[in-house]
Amino acid sequence: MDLEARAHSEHPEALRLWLRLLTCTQLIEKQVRHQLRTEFDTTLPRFDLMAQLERSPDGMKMNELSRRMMVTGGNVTAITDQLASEGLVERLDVLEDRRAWRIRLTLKGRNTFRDMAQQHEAWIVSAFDSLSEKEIQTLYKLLGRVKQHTHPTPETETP
Amino acid sequence: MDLEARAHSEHPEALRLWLRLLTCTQLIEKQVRHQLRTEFDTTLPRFDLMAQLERSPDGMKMNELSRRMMVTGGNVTAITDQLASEGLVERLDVLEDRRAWRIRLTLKGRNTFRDMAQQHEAWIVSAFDSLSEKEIQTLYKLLGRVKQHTHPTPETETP
DNA sequence: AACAATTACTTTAAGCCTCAACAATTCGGG
DNA sequence: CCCGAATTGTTGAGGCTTAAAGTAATTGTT
Repeated sequence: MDLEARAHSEHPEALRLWLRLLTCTQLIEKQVRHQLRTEFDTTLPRFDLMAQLERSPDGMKMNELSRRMMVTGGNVTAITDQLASEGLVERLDVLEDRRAWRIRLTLKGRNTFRDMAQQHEAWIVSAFDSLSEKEIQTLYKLLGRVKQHTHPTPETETP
Repeated sequence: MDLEARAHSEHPEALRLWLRLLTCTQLIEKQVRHQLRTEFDTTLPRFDLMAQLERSPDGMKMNELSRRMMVTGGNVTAITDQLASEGLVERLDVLEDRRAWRIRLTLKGRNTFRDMAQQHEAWIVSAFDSLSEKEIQTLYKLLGRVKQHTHPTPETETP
């Protein structure tokens, strides 16, 4: 298992870092996807969408969901359709803009999400429990610099 | 843009780190995919497969490609089919095992890859140029611990 | 008021990815 | 040798994703 093979040049530090970053993310992500599927019969994108909504009790426009989840609008449409058909989220009219929807978790959605989120947190904590608290902070700060540099448009931040 | 919304609990450090890790990876990955598409009319999985092959002049079994790329076998079959139909890779018989293939870059494939790899490296270096060399080392080491802990089966390492 | 530009969302086509089921081959214990 | 088990690769169904094109509504300019 060796994604890090992509490095091959005479300026290797950044490349090796990138490939390791990618490997770590994929390892953890695959594990989370697998657990969501086997334990809750759901997927990461569905979980993500619900997680965004959980912080907005009054709902969120699809627009904003798309931006926050970093996926295209068509994607949000499809996932919202699914979740709505299962009664986990609801589409509400936006009075002042008839093009838009306000998407909100239903009661069923909130309960379902809380169960999943609790497990999810445990998976993540365990993924990083080889690091001390200080090391987690260091990693967080350094990645913050990368994020800031790569994406200098912090419209809605969660620092 | 705020994937980091998924954090919501009373043990937030690990969760926030995970979401930031995910955000960074996705930002860089989206950029790389976009450039590969617009500048070379190809995709990241295709680039990845060729990158693996580039280090194995004698070719690699699909089996091993699958393991190294961390994707399923069916996936490797499909991507190999594409690349082979474009003359970038070739399937060679494995004498001692008639189930298996040895996949190898063609001359055209090697040349094509070298052009892409040069650009790719520049994109990655620039993604991390807000970090000092020492910080890159630190990040690399800490992520190494995460990788090791998450995946304790280092069959083919590239340290 | 009219009309162009923008914005919010939907739809479609194509590619990637997984899982699960499958065929062919090889391996290993009797 | 023989047969069950494991391995290698392929196929198909289904979900996610994007880009691009389309519809409907809003905004801004004249």
